Amino acid sequence: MTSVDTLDQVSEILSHAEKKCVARGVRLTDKRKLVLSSLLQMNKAVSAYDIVDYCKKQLGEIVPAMSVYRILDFLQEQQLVHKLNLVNKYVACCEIACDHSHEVSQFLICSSCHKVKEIKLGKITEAELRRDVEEAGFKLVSPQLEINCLCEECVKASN
Amino acid sequence: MTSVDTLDQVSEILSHAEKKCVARGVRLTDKRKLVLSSLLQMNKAVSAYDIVDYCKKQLGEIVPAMSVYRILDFLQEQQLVHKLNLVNKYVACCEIACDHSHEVSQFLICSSCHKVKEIKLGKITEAELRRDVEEAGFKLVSPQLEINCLCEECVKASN
DNA sequence: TTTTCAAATGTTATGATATAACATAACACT
DNA sequence: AGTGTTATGTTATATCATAACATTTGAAAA
Repeated sequence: MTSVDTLDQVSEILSHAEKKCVARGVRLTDKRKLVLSSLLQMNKAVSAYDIVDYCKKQLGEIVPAMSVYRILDFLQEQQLVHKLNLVNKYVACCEIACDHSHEVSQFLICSSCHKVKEIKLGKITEAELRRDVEEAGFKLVSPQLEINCLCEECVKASN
Repeated sequence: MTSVDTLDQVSEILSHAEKKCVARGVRLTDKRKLVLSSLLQMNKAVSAYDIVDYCKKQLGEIVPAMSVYRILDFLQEQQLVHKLNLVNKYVACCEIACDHSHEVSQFLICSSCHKVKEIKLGKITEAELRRDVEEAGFKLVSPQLEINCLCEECVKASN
């Protein structure tokens, strides 16, 4: 994948995101686009401060960390971004460009490079999960699962 | 469950933990016992600084935060304590008193009060999880799952 | 059009979690 | 007692996150 392809994809996804925001009556401002665009370009789980650095060094834009946190909150509300609590990092949703409504996701997080893959577990698995949780007397709040993994490249690199 | 019962259980578990450490040729020092004992008495997921406070206020012992972190690392290596990355808190392993070797755990974490229940998922669920992860081209590092839930009391309290 | 209100962003301070680096103390083995 | 290793103490700092208040921007009413 070339750099141009990537940038094309980014602006494609950004315009989808903007449509979704318009449809919901909220504004995807320039700063918000900047943050989302950074997340898309970095293409892995990053911290709020990583975004600040990326904006400054790669895009020549100064964004206060406080603003990044607020914008990340907004983007999460709009289901454009997920927070990965396992590693205290943020990642763009893989389904921004889809029209169907958003399902709950499971995240495979590479412990080594923080690359993230968002997958759907099989139906049986989620049903069983819910059953096991309720048997234990708890109520499932969010079936979002965050799973410590290694991606293929990092597995190879460690050999 | 009365307070005395609880304290009896704590010292019972501590002596199991000590046996395990002796068997492995490592030392469960007084400070380490203090930290493990605090975790057992608090009986929920707590931060390192919560442990510092508990030691000071409830047990009259001053333990520097730095020491608590080191001791938590040690206790994790000995599989006496788990770190819950989802909430950046620590909890005593529920199986310290068991003799059989330790399996991988799933944690139900109450988002409201941080009570934690450690459960085993059904075999099919774990096998499916592993299959789904590997189909996605990742390698499962730790099938430890941390799941956002509400415990019964907090569900009731929110009604 | 300008006034006005709400939303967005900026600014500063601080809290919460965690680790690095080096010093000292305790223990265990000669 | 001497020596090396392990454990703990101490200080500083990195990293992640929010609170509180000021300013700016944008959109809609007057």
